[in-house]
Amino acid sequence: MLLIFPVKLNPAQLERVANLFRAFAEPTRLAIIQELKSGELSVSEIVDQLTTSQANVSKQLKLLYDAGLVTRRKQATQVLYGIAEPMVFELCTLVCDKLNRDAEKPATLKF
Amino acid sequence: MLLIFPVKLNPAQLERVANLFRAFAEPTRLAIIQELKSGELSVSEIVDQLTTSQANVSKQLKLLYDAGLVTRRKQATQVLYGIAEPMVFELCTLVCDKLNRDAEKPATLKF
DNA sequence: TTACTAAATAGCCACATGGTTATGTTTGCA
DNA sequence: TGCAAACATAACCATGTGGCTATTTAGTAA
Repeated sequence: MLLIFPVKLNPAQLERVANLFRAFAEPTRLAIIQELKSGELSVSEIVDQLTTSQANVSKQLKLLYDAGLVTRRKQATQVLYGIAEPMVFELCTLVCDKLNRDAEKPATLKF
Repeated sequence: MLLIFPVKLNPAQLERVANLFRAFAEPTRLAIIQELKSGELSVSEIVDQLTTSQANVSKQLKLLYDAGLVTRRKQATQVLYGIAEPMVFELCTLVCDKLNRDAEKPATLKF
C-alpha cells in the first residue's frame, strides 16, 4: 500500500501524513530538533538550551520518538536523543526557503 | 534576516516555521491540497470531493491562503483556488516517502 | 426589484494538546 | 542501605481550533 502523493490518499493515509506534519508544528519541538542537528544530546543538555521545563522536554521528545523522528539511546543514567531521519532537515530547509522567499517580497505590495 | 535551518532560529522564527507546518497538519487541508494538485478548482468543486461542509472548506482555504500556500482568483460568481507553491508537493512527497519506509519495516520487529 | 447561487463569516461547542507542578522510577555512588 | 541525579509519567489547566449551523455578502439572472 504505497503512499504516493500524486495519487489520492484515503482518509486514514491523510491522517498519518497530518500526524507527521503535526510533529513539526510546534516551536518547542522545532527547537529540540535544532539542538539535535549537530548530534546526539541528553535530555538535560536539551533542557539547558531551552526555556521550558524538563517534564515538557521529555513529553515532546516522546512525541518525536513515537513519530519516528528521533532515536533514543540509554547511556548510564542519561538518555541520548538524536535525529533519526535526514528527511527532517530537508523538510525544515524547504519551509525556511519558502519563508525567505516571502520575506523578500515587500509586504507593502498590497495597496 | 535569512532563515537558514543549519543556523539556530530565534523563537519568533521558530514560531513562523511551526505555523507553516501547522497548515499541513490537518487531514482536511491535506485533502484540499490533494484536490488542487491537478489544477485550479472552485470552492464548490472542492466541497463536492470532500465530506465536510462548505463553511469548513472556506475556513480551511482561508487558512491555506493566509499561509501563502494557495492562490485565489475570482471568476464570475466563483472563486478559484490553486497551489501557490511547488514546495507543497515536495513536502508531501518527503513525508509520504518516510511513511513508506516505515511501513516496509515489519511492525513486529519489536518483541 | 426579487430570487437564486457561490462563497465568506459569525457564533458556538467539543476535543486535543502544550505547559505546568508533583510524583515515580531507574541508575550510580556514598 | 540511603541519597541524589536523570528521565519519565500523572494529573491538571488554559488555550487553540476543527467542525457544525446559521447568517451575511456578492454576483447573476429573471
